[in-house]
Amino acid sequence: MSTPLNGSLIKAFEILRLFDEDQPELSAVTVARKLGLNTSTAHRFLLTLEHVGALTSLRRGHFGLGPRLEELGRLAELTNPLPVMVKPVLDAVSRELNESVMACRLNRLGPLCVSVSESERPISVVVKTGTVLPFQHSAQGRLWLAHMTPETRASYLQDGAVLRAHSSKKVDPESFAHDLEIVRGSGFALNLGDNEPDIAAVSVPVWSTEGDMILSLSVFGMLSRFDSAFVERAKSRLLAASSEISSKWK
Amino acid sequence: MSTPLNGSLIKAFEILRLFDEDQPELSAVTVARKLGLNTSTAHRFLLTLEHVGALTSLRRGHFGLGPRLEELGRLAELTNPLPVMVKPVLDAVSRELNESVMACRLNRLGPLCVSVSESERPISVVVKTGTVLPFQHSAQGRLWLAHMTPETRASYLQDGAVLRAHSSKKVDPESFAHDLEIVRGSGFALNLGDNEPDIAAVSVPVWSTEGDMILSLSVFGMLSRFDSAFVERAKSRLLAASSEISSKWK
DNA sequence: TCCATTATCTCATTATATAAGATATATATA
DNA sequence: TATATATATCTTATATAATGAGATAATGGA
Repeated sequence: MSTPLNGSLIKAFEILRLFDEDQPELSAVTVARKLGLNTSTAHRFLLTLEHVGALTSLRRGHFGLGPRLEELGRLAELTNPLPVMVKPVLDAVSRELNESVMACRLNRLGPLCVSVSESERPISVVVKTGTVLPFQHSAQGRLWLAHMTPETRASYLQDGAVLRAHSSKKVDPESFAHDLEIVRGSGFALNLGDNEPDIAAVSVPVWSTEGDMILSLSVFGMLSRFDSAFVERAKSRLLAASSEISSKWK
Repeated sequence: MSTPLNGSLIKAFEILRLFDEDQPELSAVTVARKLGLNTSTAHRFLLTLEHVGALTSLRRGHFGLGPRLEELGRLAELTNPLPVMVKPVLDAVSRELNESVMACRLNRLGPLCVSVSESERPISVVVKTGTVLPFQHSAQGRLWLAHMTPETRASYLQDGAVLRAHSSKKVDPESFAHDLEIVRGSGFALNLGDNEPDIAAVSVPVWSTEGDMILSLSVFGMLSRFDSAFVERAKSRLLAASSEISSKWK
């Protein structure tokens, strides 16, 4: 197996995940119950998180998210402000098409979701920020690959092998290269159940003024909804969104 | 000794602290060198931080701040949006008075700095966000105490005992209570070298429309600059800032 | 006031993080 | 292009540091 990860750290971020708008403060017992930890352990983690500033205690034993997280969040946005700027654009597309929309940046292992706008439909595909998509079996993955030099592509595909291994699908190298040609030529990528059955996606790139691909956008949802008319509509709406983002991005 | 904190977590946040605008991505060796860690350890931490979404790797072995931090930061701001709103107000005061300015919320152990605006002076007192001030020997601490019920005050002073212990200064309970009366009556607090020698501060409260004290503001700097004329000027400028914040805060 | 609940602390046990070293990969230099 | 050097990644025995049972203190109702 690969190097084991640090369990304490993972636990800590599981604790942080427990916080939300409805639960802005937590105590040791609550955390222990929700995560099945020993009370002592939960308590120690809360104290440590407070020590580093990720949490802050107001009442005795009750902790809320702390100033360090605000700082780190601001810095994260500063070093990569795209997602923040992009969100309202995605919201508009999502409202208009009544399907979920997301934006991905390029991660070593595949497109990394940095912003999502979920549709209001009762049944919808849930994708969380931070999700990494496979390179070969997703519209956005192929889109990124299509716009790389062959060398870069080979390197990313090698790194992405871990994810690729999860899929049982085999890919014929030659026809795959041909597919990428078409994606590059047409300026958009389509996925009709390649990654997950019954899930489809239409994806377009976002270009910087320097001509680099800085983001990919996609509309995704139940395969049954993606007839050719809808695909066409989604594609042109996404392209509009893409230009909007490009123009805002100086 | 008190319960030991979780060292892994502390290390992880030390790693996160290494990131800034000038160093938006780091590798294992860099981290190892800067923190004196073993390369393997640094590497494992980076991988784990990536696993939880706090970091994201673009190039092989190079990590930048990740989307999870943006999310947590947004949530932290959502559960406590004051600091974000307050910053520009502090900046204005700081520019005008040419001294550093900060805002604190109430933490169990003392006023907790949530926002700072540092003066441009070559020599200035540095206070970082997340710093906890002592209750008894700081202007803001006394200000918070002054506006509590005696019961609440006793409870906070007990919890803050750890910090208090750091100071060698002894406080006469009776005259201290009298001081607080004056602070409450006059609507501001003054510190002329009580906490650290040569460091002075003027502090005023910020009130919510419901009449609760939600924040304390203070101008602080080298004692020598804090003559009575300056104190008066700082006080009235801070009061104006306080009303501004109150009015924006619905 | 007492009682139940929760927060905090202590410490022996052992699971888990650690770091030396091996290997793979990238980058620099000739 | 080949070789060298630096860096990233993996493996694994060992020691350290996290763990959780249990004791104690503090809290907040009845």
